[in-house]
Amino acid sequence: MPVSNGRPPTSRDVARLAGVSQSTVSLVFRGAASGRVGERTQRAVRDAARQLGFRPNADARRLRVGGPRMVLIAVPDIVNPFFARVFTGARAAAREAGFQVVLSVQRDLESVAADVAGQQIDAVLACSLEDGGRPLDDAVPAVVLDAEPPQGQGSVRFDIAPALTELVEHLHRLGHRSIAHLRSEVGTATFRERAEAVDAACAQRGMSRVHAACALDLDAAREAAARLLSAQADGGRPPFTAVVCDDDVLAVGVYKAARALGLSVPGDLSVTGIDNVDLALAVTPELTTVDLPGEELGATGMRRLLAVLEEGGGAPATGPHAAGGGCVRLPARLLIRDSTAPPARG
Amino acid sequence: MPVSNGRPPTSRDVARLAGVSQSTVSLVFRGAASGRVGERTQRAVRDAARQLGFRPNADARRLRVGGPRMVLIAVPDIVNPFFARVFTGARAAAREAGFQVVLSVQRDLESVAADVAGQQIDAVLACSLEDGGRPLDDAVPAVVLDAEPPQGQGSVRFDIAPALTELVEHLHRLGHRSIAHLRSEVGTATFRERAEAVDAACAQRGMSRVHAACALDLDAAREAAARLLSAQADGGRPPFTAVVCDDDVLAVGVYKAARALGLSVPGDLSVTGIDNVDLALAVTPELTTVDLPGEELGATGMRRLLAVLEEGGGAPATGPHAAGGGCVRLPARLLIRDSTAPPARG
DNA sequence: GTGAAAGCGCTAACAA
DNA sequence: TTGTTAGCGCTTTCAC
Repeated sequence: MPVSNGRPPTSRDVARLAGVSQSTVSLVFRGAASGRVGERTQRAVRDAARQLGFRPNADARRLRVGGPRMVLIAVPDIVNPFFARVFTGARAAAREAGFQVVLSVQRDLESVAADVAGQQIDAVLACSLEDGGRPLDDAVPAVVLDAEPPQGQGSVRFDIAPALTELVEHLHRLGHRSIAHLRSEVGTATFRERAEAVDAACAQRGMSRVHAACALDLDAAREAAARLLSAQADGGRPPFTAVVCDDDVLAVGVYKAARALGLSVPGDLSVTGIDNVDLALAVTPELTTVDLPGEELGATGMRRLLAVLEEGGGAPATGPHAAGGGCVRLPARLLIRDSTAPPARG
Repeated sequence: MPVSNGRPPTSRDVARLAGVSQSTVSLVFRGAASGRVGERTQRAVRDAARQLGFRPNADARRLRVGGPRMVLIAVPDIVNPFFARVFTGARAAAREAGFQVVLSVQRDLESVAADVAGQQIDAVLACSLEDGGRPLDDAVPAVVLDAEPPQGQGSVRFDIAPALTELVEHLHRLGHRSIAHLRSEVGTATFRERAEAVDAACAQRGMSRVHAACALDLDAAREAAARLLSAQADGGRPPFTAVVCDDDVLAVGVYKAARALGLSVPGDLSVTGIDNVDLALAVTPELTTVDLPGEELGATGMRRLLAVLEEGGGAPATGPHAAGGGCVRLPARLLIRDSTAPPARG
């Protein structure tokens, strides 16, 4: 029966019980005891420790020897497979460089800052935060992903406009002249960019367009799509022949709404997504979409962050011309599959 | 230009530069300075800190005041939406109880143990670890999810057999007498249990069955399903009328293989999954599946773990009759949707 | 082979 | 309002 004193037992308690000195306990628990501490003594120490339920205090240990460096990765939602991929890529890059990773699932800056404060964090990689200002108090280097680079700090994002332009061009070439754009309600930089890119590409080709916005889930998308599709023009058909969606999930919502109205994809309606998650290949027909390599985004961002960290040395990273300012863009690739086809002849 | 001495600056360095005492610096950085430290002094301290790139050492702080308690959650793969949900549920429960959570994405025990060692972890919740023995060295309370309870420690898992029995019964009632079971290759407890449950339920009703196993991804499933479906019996039809799958992803693979062979679901072939992830509702027809509420699994497991932690007090949790031994089972619910129908008349 | 002693950087009394 | 001091639990020389 262990002593149930107030606080957890320390190595000193163990030493006392085992009848040895505290430093011997330390030796044993660091594994540095081989050939320096006798068999008998070691056993005695371990027994005493077990009896007391002793566990070495990691904080004290780290204060002394300095633990591995840590970087915090913040994402708004880990269930979303896109963010999960970003995290995975970033984590791999960090570990490869010998950094420990701590995950922070938070939508707003304040909460991320709180997570940073409690732990010995050396750098922060923040993905898709809601717009607005610099990421953290200061002094801790940060890189943001998929967002505007806040003053003087690095950012990595997708170069999505060219892919969307290509997508619109693809539709145009198939013969579409009028499209709908189903947008996400989420107010992050990337979605604004998507809206602008689609608009610009359509305008340039003289294609007419309508749009709607909804939350990033299947039901919301289905409803929004149903409303959009019910706005019939001539011939009982909707006033557009293709729906461009901000996200694969939205596209699946369109599939379901279309099916419910007896419209076939792509026969009556072409549909496209963005992301290229599992869903895109699971549905029938397979979805034409824009591939956003999340792991690569995470890994690239992490590498930039670590580069800043190395270079920064002891200096704070928030100087006027801090290294790592500016924005790297990763290519997004259009994947043409079976959900796009020439429009039905009216 | 900050001094780039060897090691990071300490509060003492800041104090020296600002011409104040070290404890004043401490006061300022703890936010306890209001009304105790003069305006001027505070500004001086902050300036000096910025100049040096000073950040308070979290390890030292925690050694003194004791940080929040931490629990580690281990999952084999955070991109898998099921595990992401488990993590989310467990994390919510932990935070509600005032615990910090750290995520460990590891498949094997050793790596989890390493993650535990480095940090001040008070308890461990491990999900779906490969079979084999006790979870950790000792002394750290642990609960496992979706796995055999290792000696004397708690576990929470789904009570999946009744749902599978019900599923087989449902197929039987529809008229199916011969099924295929597409299994996962993954060797965790839950999959063994699924195999046994399906076998037993079929045997009891005199239904014949075949099975195959493959990795948990779409392509592997499609190939395995294609092989299964090509083993034609009489009439050019496969020797079964329904495929029960260990997982929704596998079921989608079956959809695609069936479609490629010109078989319709559920007209020619009924298909079922397990999990109820997004995919299940995205495909057409919507998939009959067994709902496995991952968040609830995570939350329940975490609550058990925290209960053990409270009760355990200062004592080690690995006693002979440690609290929390035994296995809680959560219900799994059969969701009948459109992918199951009476078999075509031969 | 084992013990004594000096800190790691910070906080929290208490003194001035 | 500010400075002094005594540790938090551990690691790590250096004596014995």
